[in-house]
Amino acid sequence: MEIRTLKTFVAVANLKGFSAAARQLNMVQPAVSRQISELEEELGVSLFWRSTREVRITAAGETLLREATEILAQEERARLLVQRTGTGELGRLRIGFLGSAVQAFLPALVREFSARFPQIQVSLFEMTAGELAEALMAGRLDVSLSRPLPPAMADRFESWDIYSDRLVAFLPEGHALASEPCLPVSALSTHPFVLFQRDGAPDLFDQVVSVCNAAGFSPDILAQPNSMQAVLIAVGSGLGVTLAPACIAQLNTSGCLERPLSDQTVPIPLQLHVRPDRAEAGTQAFAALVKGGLGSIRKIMGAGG
Amino acid sequence: MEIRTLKTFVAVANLKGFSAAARQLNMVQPAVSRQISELEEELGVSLFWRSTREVRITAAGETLLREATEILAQEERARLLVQRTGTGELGRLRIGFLGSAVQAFLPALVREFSARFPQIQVSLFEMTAGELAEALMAGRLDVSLSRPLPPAMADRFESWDIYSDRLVAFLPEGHALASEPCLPVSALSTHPFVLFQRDGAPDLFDQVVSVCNAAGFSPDILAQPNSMQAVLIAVGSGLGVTLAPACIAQLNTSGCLERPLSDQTVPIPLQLHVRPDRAEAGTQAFAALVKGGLGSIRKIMGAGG
DNA sequence: ACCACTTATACAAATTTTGTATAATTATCA
DNA sequence: TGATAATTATACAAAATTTGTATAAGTGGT
Repeated sequence: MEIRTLKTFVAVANLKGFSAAARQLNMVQPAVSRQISELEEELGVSLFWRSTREVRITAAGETLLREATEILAQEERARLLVQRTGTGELGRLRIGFLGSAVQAFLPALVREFSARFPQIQVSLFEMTAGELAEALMAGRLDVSLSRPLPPAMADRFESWDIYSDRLVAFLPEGHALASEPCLPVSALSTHPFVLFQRDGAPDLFDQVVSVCNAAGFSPDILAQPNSMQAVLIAVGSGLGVTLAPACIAQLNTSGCLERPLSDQTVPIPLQLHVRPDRAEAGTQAFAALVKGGLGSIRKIMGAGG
Repeated sequence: MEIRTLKTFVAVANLKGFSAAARQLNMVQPAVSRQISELEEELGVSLFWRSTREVRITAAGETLLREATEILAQEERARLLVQRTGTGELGRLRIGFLGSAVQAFLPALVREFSARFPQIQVSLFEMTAGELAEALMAGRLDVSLSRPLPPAMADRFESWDIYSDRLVAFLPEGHALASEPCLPVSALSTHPFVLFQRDGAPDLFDQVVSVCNAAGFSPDILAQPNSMQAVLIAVGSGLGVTLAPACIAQLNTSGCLERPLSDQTVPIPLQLHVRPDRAEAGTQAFAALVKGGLGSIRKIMGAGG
C-alpha cells in the first residue's frame, strides 16, 4: 500500500471510473487497472465491482476511501509541517542561561523572538555554568548564555561575547571594611570566604582563588553553597565575604554591601554558545537576534551590571 | 513521499543509523542513504545531521518522525479495517421491508444477525412496495423483504420466497356481512371499497381489482389512503370494506372484522431480494440466515399470519 | 598511525512501473 | 437487430525506478 496507489484509488473512487481517473492523473487506463487490481490482491478484498459500463465501490472500498483520504490529508499536512520546521517557521528553541547574568536583558530578547517567530516554542532553563556545559554538549539545549566553555568543548561551538562582567567584593553590612568605597583584594586576606561551589562554576571558583593568590594569600573558604543566592544570604548573614561577578547584585542582596575592587582583574565574559552543525533555523534566528542586539545589551549591562 | 520511504525514514530515526536501519529492513545501506537523501530533496529540508560516527535527527526530522509514525499506524489500521469489511466482520446492512408482512419474524432475525455479526451496523427501513423497489434499484438498500419485483427488475436480483399470504376481507363491525364467517368476493360487489393507494403497491391494487373483476364487478373505490394502517382505520370507521393480505391483521384492527374469502385467490408471496453482483459479505450472511430460517418463519406465519 | 565502523557516490543489474496494442464486454442508437 | 462508442482487462515491450556491488571518504578509539 503506497501513497501513489492510494491517490490512484481515491481518484477512481471519486470519479467512479478507471479511464476518468487515468485522465485526471495524467496516466493511462491500464496502469490504473493494474494498480487497483494489485491493491485488491494485496489486501485480499475487492474494492470495486466493475463492468464495462459502471464502476461501483464495495463496502471494503468505502472503508478504504475514508482511510485513504485521511492518509493523504495527513501526508500533505506532514509535508507542510516538515517544511515549516525546516525553515524555522515552526519548532522549538531551548535556551540555557545563568540566571543572574542575563536577568536584565533576556526577557526582552525572548519576547522579541517570540513575537517574530510565534510558532517556535521557547523553553528556558536556568542552570549553573557546569550544568549548562553538560546540557549543551548532550544536545539538551540549542543555545546557552554562559561563561566561556572549557577548551575541550570550545572547538565544537561558536561563541560570541555578549558583555563582560568584573569581579566585585560583597561584604556583610557592618563589616570591618564596610567604610571603604573601594577595596584591594589583599584587604580580604584575613576574612573568611563564602564561595559558590566549585562544581557549579569551576572557572569562577578557580579565578577567585587565583586572584587571591595574586594578592598574596589563599582564601579561607568556610562554605560553598550550591547557588549564588545562597552565597549572598550567607554573606548577608555575616558568615563571610565573597568575590563574585557584579551581575549577581541582580539577586536579593539584603544585608550585603557591594564594593568594587581596586585591582585590575580578568574580565568575566558572558557568551552566546551555539553548536553550528546542529543549529536549526530557529536557533540561528535567535543567535542573529542576540548578535544584532549586542549594542543595547551592553548599554543595559554597562549601566545596571 | 511514499509509505516505503517513510518506513525507511522511521527505521533510520529510531535506530539512529543508516546501516542499522538497512540491516533491520533487509536492505543495503546505500539504498537507505539514497531514499533518505531523495526524501530530503523532495521536502527541501535536511532530516538528519550525519557524520560517519553519529546520525542525529533535525527538528524537521523530528516533526516528520511524529507524522510518519502516525501515517504508518493509520496505514496498518486501514489495512485491518478494509480486510474486516471485506470478510463481513465489519460493515453495514440496510434492510428494507413491508412493515406488516414481517412484523412477526423480522425482529428475531435481526437480533440473531446482530449477535453473530456485532460489528455490522444494521439499518431498518420500512417502506411501501413501490418505495422498496426504487430504493433497491438505486442501491440505497442491501436487501429487501417485499412482494415480487416488477419483471424489469427481477432479472438483476435474486429472490427467495419466504412465505405466502392470501387476500382476506376486512369489514366494519356491524356491517351487513358481519355475520358471515366466510365470504365470496362477489358478496362485496355492492359495498364501497377503501384500497391502499396504487403508487405504494401497484401489484396489490391491480390484483384486488382483478379479483373483483373475476367475481363479476368493478370495485367502487371511495378512498386510497397512503398506509395500510390508514386503510384499516377507514374500514373500522365504517367508510367501506377492503381486500388485503391477511398479514395486515398485525396492525391495529379495532372496529374491523377479518373474514377469509371462499374464492380461490392468487397467493401473495413475501420474498427476500438481493442483488448478487453487489452483495457484500454481510448481505450474503443475512440472506443465508433468512434462507436457513425459512422453516420457522413459515411456521410462525402459517399460525399467526 | 592504524583499525573498525560509518555514510556517500558511481555504475551495473534487477525489479517495478508504464505505455501501446488489442481483446472482451455492454449500453445506446439507428 | 446490428453497429457504435465507451468501458475495463490482458499481453508484451519499453521506460523508469530501485537495488546491490564496489569503493571512496570521514571519524572516533586504541
